[in-house]
Formats: sequence, structure tokens, C-alpha cells
Amino acid sequence: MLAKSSPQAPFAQSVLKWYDQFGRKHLPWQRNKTLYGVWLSEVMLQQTQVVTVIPYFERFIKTFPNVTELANASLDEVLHLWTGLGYYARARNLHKAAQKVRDEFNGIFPTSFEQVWALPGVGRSTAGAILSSVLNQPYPILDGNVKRVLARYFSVEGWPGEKKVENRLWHLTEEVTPTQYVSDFNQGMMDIGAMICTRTKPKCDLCPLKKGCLAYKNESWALFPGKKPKKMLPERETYFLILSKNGKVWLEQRENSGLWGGLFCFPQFESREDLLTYLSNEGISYYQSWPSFRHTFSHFHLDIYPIYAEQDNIQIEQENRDWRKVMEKPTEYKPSLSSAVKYWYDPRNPEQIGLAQPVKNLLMQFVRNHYG
DNA sequence: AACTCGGGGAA
DNA sequence: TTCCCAGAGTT
Repeated sequence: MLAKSSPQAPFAQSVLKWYDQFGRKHLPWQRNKTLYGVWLSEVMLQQTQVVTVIPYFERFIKTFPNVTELANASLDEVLHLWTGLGYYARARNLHKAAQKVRDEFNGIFPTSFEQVWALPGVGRSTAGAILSSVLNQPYPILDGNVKRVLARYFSVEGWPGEKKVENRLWHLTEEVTPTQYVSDFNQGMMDIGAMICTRTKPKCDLCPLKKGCLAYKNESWALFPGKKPKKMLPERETYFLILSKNGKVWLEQRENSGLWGGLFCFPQFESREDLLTYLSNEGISYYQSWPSFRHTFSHFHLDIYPIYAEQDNIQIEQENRDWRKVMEKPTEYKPSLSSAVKYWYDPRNPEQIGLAQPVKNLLMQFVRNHYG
């Protein structure tokens, strides 16, 4: 649980000395450190690179200067600011945690490890990162950087996704983390992982830890950490209906869990036939297929087939359009999402809502075609 | 223990 | 293309 090493131990001392000279000390969340700001940055940085996070962090801090303002915002506004960052459960948990701090801690961010760990979206590593960074509390961390540094230094075999390997790495980071100067040490470990002990072509000649590093000694950095067993990503397909009405577009809000949870999306159909049947039943006969594209998630490929249709000025347009015959079989329309909220989105006057990245891109395409 | 959850940078 | 990133929650 707690750090164990002496600050004078060679490992800790090497990291601390290197950090003093070369470490990163001016990232946006490192100036005027607060528990709120560092918590926000740590959640954003989960599975997300620093350069990607920076603009999102700046917007969040500007919009929500403190945890209470974040708690009092609507979830839609939070998701709107999170749009494009991915892993949207982080945003939902962030909002929930802010309300917990507001309601249970009187708006004061908690300072005990157990209380911070109990916040939604905060695991052991993130809790340790927050409290060590801001308050210098002696908790070790274990993110992707630290895993890579330790796996190489100690030649830890196996993929860190396996529980056994992860437990071994947690034990090692406890052993190596000093009981003092933990803030600088943890930041130093992450900086070494990000700047020196990189995934490919590590700069071992510049590494303060090369003296005791087993991978350096054996020239085996490429073997650590062990790789995730790769498997074929399944392929799925979906048909987006981009239905225009008086310059607005029909969106549905997805349910608050699962993929793109809480975000707004075009109505989806499992097949082209289903979509065209719906249009037919609505008396909409003009449509056009937009170019399909592939959107890849962490666990499957999604081939998206956008179909654009409009239902304004139908009678007038009727004569100038290249009409197509669509299916006439009457079928009940089943919403693609059971608890979906129907919503007419005005791209000229957009509400503060969350949009999945491909939806956002298609809406930009719509605006260019329709207005521009 | 295995699965679910995004999007993008880098090679 | 493939890998993986300041991981956590659910089943």
C-alpha cells in the first residue's frame, strides 16, 4: 500500500537527481497544483497521451474553475467538453465524483487515500498519483510508464494485463518508491518512462537507471513489458440516418452506459433495408448514400454507412429530385435505442451536448453541404 | 480472469 | 497496418 524505500536508496536517488535536471515541471496541471486540477488531469490522462489532454484540460479548468462548478454543471455540458477524448465513462464518473465531493465533503476535495480511491473513476494508481503529487503523501503509482520502466529494470516477464504480472509490478513499485520526496519521484518515474524508457528505441545512454537495469545489461529492452496477446478485432456495421428537416438534424441520445454512453448519435439501423423501409413508411423517398468509412474502437471495427435524407418541402422538391423507388412493405419502426431521446439538432445553434467523433464529423459535412 | 470502454499519436 | 497511451468498472 505505502511506499517503502529510503530516499537514499540508489534507485530513488537516481530518479530524483535526474528529475531535478530533466523532469517536466511546467505542464498545465503542475502550476499552482490543486487536488481538483491534478485529479482532473489524472482522469483525463488515463489511457490518453499528454499532448492530447492539454487542450481539453485547459478548456475544463476555464469552464469549471473548481469542483463545485463542475458538480453543478449538467452531464450534457460535461460530455460536450469531453467530446473527442474517448472513454466517456470517465466523464460520467468525473461528474458523479464532483457531486460526491460537493455533497459528502462540503465541496472540499478529500485528502485521505481511502476517500480519494472511493471516488468514481479513481483507482489505486490515480489516487496515489493525486495525493503524492499535491500533498507528497507516500503512495506508489503504476501507470503505463512505470510498468514499462520496472518491467525492464527487473526483467519482469509476461503481459502486465495479467493479474499475476500486475501484482508483481505493484510490489516492485512499492519497494522502489521512497517515503519522502514522493511527488518528484513519481513524476520522475513517469518522465523517464515517457522521455527515456520509451516503447521503441529507448534512450538507454541517457537513462539514470541503466546501472542496475537488467534489460540494459542484457540488451533485451524489446522483450519488456510482455505484449498483449493480439486477437482479430470483430467487424460490425451500422447505418446512420442523417435526416434533415428545416435545416435541423435528428439525433438520439444514447443510454447512459455502454458505448458512447450519454452521447448523441444519428438514429442507427442494422441494415440498409431497415433504414429504407423506415423512410418509405415516413413517405420520404429521396435519399442519398454518403461515403462509408470505418471507425475503430478498442475492441471492434465499425463500418459506418451514412444515408442522407430530407423531409422539408417534400412536395416542391418532389419534381426536381431523382426519385427512387423504395420498399413498400409496411414495417413498424423500431428505434435503434430503446430509451432513446429524440432531438432535433440545429448545427447553426448547437446545444452543449456530447457527440461521438464520427457523428461530429458527419455533422460538419452536413453543414458544409447544407449551408456552405 | 476476462471483457468493456475511444480516439489518436507514432513507427 | 499495429501498438499502446498518467486505467477503471463490470461481469
